Amino acid sequence: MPELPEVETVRCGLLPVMEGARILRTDVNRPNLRWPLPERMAERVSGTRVMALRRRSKYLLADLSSGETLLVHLGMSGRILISGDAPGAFRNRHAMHDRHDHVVFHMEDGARVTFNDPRRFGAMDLVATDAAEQHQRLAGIGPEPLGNEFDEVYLTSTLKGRRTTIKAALLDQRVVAGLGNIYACEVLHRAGVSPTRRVSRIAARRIASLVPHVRDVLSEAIAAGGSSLRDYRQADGELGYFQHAFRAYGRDGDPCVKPGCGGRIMRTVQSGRSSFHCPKCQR
DNA sequence: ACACGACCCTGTTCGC
DNA sequence: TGCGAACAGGGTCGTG
Repeated sequence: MPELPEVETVRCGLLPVMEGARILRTDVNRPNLRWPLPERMAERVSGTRVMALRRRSKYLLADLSSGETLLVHLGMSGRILISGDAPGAFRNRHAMHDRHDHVVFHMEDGARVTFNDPRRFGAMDLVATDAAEQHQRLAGIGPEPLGNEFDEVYLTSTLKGRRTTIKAALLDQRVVAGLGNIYACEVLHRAGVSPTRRVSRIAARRIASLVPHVRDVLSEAIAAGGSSLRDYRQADGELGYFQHAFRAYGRDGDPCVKPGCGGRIMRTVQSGRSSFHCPKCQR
């Protein structure tokens, strides 16, 4: 579900409720998500204060006053929702407890922060804050696409000599952090590059042209509160609305929106995942 | 090095 | 209406 813009939107929604606030109690309702939850997680987290709430790629990082950092990944269907007596609480949520509410943080001001994940592809871990960046799952991840390190020189040199398709390269988290299936499709449509094209057969100048499109698509999506297709919600329960701005993703059969193109978006499957592109203007 | 499929899960939608 | 298949925004692992 959540790619970088969705995770960033969730982070921003959680900031007013979590940053600087103490976690009074933590309910851990099952032993594992995708992997086992950290040992004695409830005890290690409860009583600490959230000093900062950061994001790296699709991970949320909560730096705790204990010197540990809580890593959270939302997987495909993960949500984090605020409820209880707090500004920004998700008031549409009538049910006290859903069977997929796996972890609940009770904050000192009465807010509840609930991690809900039906498919349980999500994950959490606790590590020393000093070593958070070196965590197994974070260590190999490429630069933040909205940061200075991700630029034309970086992307062209990193992709030089690769034999993969450009879609697979953009989804490869070692190349650039945070892109997923939706935004990779959108970037390639804007850039006019076919998702099936081999990286080695794209001129360096065209590879470089992807950089501003990556930045634009992600920034616009963040500004729109992410994309809500099925289960994604912002932390306050609101829907994101970038899905209305999709030009390729999920538009199978629709006319291409590029002025004067006249092509039709088609769906193909690349290594088990849907790609959407216009065969006329994406080459 | 890389491409691909299987796998991890549940829920929803689609075709017959 | 019912039922199975296909599909879904994530990533890892093993195989060829």
